[in-house]
Amino acid sequence: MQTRQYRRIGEIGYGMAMSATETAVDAPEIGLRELKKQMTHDAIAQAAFRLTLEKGLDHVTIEEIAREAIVSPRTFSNYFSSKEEAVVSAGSEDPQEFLPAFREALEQEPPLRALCQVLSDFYASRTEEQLDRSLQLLGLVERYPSLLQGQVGRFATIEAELRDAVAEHTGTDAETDMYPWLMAAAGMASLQAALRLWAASGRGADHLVELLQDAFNQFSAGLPVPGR
Amino acid sequence: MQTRQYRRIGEIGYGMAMSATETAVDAPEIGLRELKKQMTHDAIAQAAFRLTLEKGLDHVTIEEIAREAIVSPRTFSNYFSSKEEAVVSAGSEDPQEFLPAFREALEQEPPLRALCQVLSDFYASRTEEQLDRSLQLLGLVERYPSLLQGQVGRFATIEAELRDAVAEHTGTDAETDMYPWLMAAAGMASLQAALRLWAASGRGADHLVELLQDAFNQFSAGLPVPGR
DNA sequence: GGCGATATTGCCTTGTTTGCAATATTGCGC
DNA sequence: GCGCAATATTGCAAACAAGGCAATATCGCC
Repeated sequence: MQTRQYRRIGEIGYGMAMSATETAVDAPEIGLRELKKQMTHDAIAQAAFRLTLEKGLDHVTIEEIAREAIVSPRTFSNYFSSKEEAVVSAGSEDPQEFLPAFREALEQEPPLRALCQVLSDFYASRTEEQLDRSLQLLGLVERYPSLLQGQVGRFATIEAELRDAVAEHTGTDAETDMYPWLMAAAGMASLQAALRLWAASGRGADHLVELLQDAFNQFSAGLPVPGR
Repeated sequence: MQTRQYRRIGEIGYGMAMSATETAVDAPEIGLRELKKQMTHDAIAQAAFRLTLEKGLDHVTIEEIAREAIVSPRTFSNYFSSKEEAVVSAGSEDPQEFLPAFREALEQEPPLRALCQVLSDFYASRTEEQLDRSLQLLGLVERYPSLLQGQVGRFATIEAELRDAVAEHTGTDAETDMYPWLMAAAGMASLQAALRLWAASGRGADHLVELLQDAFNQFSAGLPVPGR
């Protein structure tokens, strides 16, 4: 999980050196150093997540997490500003994984449809293990409200990126135009509702996708009252 | 600000005793004790808010806030679990102020329209001072990301109450039906978008109401792409 | 192989959180 | 009014967390 993609930093500098090696599709082009950083990041997050599952959030200390990840407590603080952040980071999706796809899809479909498509694809292609992890996180968030804030913060970040993407694409300004806000919010609301209902249903990944599409469809239809 | 309304607790008990005194419209019917609690709650929140405006969030300590509100630091912790919570609590609207109205409006209009109406009325009837306070909070949230989490948490609470109200009214189950989730989320998204654009616009309360209604209209219309 | 950049760590200070027990205040029946 | 029960407030203390700073270790690159 947490496979990362890195922003291309123009053509600056590295050009000569790397044209020799294979310019891999989603390769970092950023040294081994950065890679190791990601690894410790993930190691800490994993440790936090696992220990929380085992012992409950408030019986886990930063010191313990750090020991588990084989770093100093001080290093923990260099990566995360709280236990909660670490736990949530380990269990949830990395927005960088579908944002590029969303930007591409925007070229071909209206935003709402594009996002629906991208998210559906994304979740349809997740492994059992990844989905399990999402379920576990949902459970933890329900059990510990303090995690909720961390998660909501994470969602807010994704929403902001979606908003920017939409604003950029439609040529509207997120400072004065409402559409990007509503669009991004509708997307995240669909995702969140689908995830929670899916978790409650106890069914498989295909049901999650159904729920997602249902949510998007309701938004497209102007949120008709179900009963009538 | 923060005028509270209390749930009517049926006809239990107090009947005899209070029929003598005036059964005030939004009166607590809950002793002086409860009232004082609200007062210290507000006093602490006010202190937190004002000090943060003056000195910046991270130059304010709980001890200081407590002194300002004339309570012990320990008492602060009895009311709020963090500075952030206190600050946000002081600056933002109390959901109890429009939830009852929303429940009533649900009897007469479809949910989306009902919520739009209730929120419009609510903000239209706010004083300059109250609106100023909202603006100040928006500014603070922008300046200090850690406040954002507190605010989002507060919004989440309101959203949950909206959701329950909608689920209850439409007879749907929030555990299995998606409509209440989407409906509540759309409402809060409209509110948030309207507030932020309004803050950026620097215009008056009537513009906020316009923005609110615009947002709700876009949702009703199925979020059409603006350009075409 | 050495140098510059940067990641990691330890130390330390300040602030936060929470349980517990003591104290003060309030509501209410008499 | 008076006193009792309920509960709000406080002080104390211990455990934990956050973050600046400087020393050290490690990496990438020439």
